Amino acid sequence: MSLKVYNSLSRRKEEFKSITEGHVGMYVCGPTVSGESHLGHARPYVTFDVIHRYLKHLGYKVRYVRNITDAGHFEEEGREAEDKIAKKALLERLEPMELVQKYTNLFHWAMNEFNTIPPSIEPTATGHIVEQIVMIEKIIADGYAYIANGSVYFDVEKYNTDFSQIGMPYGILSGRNLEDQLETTRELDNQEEKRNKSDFALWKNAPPEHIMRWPSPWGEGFPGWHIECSAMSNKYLGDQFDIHGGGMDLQFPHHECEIAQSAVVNHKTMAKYWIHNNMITINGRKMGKSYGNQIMLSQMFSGDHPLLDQPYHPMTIRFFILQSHYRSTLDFGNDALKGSEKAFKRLWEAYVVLQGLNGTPLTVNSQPMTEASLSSSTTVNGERTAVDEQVNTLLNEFDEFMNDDFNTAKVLANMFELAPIINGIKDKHIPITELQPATLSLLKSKMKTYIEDVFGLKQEQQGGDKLEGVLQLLMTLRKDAKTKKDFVTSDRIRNELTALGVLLKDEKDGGMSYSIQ
RNA sequence: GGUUCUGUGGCCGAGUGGCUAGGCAAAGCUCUGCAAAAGCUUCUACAGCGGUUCGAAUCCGCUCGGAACCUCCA
Repeated sequence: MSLKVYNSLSRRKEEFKSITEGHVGMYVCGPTVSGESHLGHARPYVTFDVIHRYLKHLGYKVRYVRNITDAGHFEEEGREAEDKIAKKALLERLEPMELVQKYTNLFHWAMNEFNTIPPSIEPTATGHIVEQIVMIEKIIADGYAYIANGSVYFDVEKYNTDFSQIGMPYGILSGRNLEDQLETTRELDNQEEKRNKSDFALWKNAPPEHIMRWPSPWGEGFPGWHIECSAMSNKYLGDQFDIHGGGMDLQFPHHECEIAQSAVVNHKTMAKYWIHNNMITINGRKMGKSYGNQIMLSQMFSGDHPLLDQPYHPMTIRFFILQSHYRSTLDFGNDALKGSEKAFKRLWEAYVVLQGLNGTPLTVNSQPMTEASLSSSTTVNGERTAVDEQVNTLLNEFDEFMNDDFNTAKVLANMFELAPIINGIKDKHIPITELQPATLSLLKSKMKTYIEDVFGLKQEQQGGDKLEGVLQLLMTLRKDAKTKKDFVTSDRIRNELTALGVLLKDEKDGGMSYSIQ
């Protein structure tokens, strides 16, 4: 059973084979830190976090590079070439780098809330100006870029002509062909500097008001948007690496231009597999700056936004994202989020119950259980029950589904089929003996691996030792009151805790448990 | 206009030829001092019209609707 990933480049699922055995190089386009991250940003970073985690789970050593775009782009190319970051900085009267730092910190905070594993390397565009200049010089030397008024442009037409012959036309990723694009040239284009409309900037001459600027062989300026990813991925992952990821909206022009730049320098497609996540939509429309329909992550967590009925915990959002496939759009809605909140809670509680289940003693042929026999699905204690069979099937499908282009939604569905079995055992509807010790053991280990290690889910709220102690005491008091049929006291304890957001639940056998809202 | 997608039950969403995911909501039942939780059960859909096929949500065609990209965007 091998991993298959959908490669945007070929538009089909392909068997994943890393370039260097046992190692994976993965580059994901990171955020532009000119503003706060919104809900839409959560999608790629959670998605690629799970991909990262799963690759590690499969035993790969992964170098995960995700950049921070802190150099700024054009507000509106062709008109006043203003730097986005510099513009905002003027408005807020901050140093550009102060602004960049602020939003970088906020981004890291949000990523931490989502329990994402930080990338192996997180290079910044401003920290790699030299590498970008060197790369641009190579492209010029090879004749695929030209200088105009202190700016440098990539000659798309020449590239397309030459590289089409080796099967790498411009548009290979997005399926566009250059002729079509030349025909759909827009009116407002008044950039005489460019030879062709489709040419893109590698280096931009900085107008006097532009704050962010660096010296270059072509005068003071700043790098074009696309070159940073080419330069940094090349530096840290080499001429060709395994996975390049990002949002679907980056396919064109960003990734297309990256491919072209890198191809000129290295004569090969930079990445073997291109993985693109789909968008989070709101009322069927992409959440994005241009639409003014974004909900910032801090607002999601606090509930402070007109569109939000309530705050949503980062784990609820993570779970929400995992419930759909990463290549489908995911529609935001309070009902959907609330559904995810409840669902995640139910799943987590079943998971906690599972950890407390103890099977029949592990005395198989009076031999100690080995790892191999624990994970084996062969019969150990005679006949296998239907439940045992079902649990094994559901568990084995975890890997199958993840190997099929990271289908987290199907894995979660299976977990929800396991939940009633787990709860049934707890409530004694299902005798624990229905499960073979090996099956129970596999159930515990696999659920742990997938929920915590691969999906990166964690408990929404930690009670802490002291709170735990207090609650245990209150539950003991309530049990005592119930035994004495002192329902006034027992109800008071329960009701007042409920008002504080702590739900007490009576168990079948007189036990009690709690959950914090 | 071009490129690429997409339309699944009250809501969110898996699913690419037969075995009719899953979650949330709703209803009933069981358990329970009551409640909650949990368990069981019910609600069973694939935009429309044709076609291919023994058989289609799944393939093909058309119609209608929606989206992303073509300008910064995860």
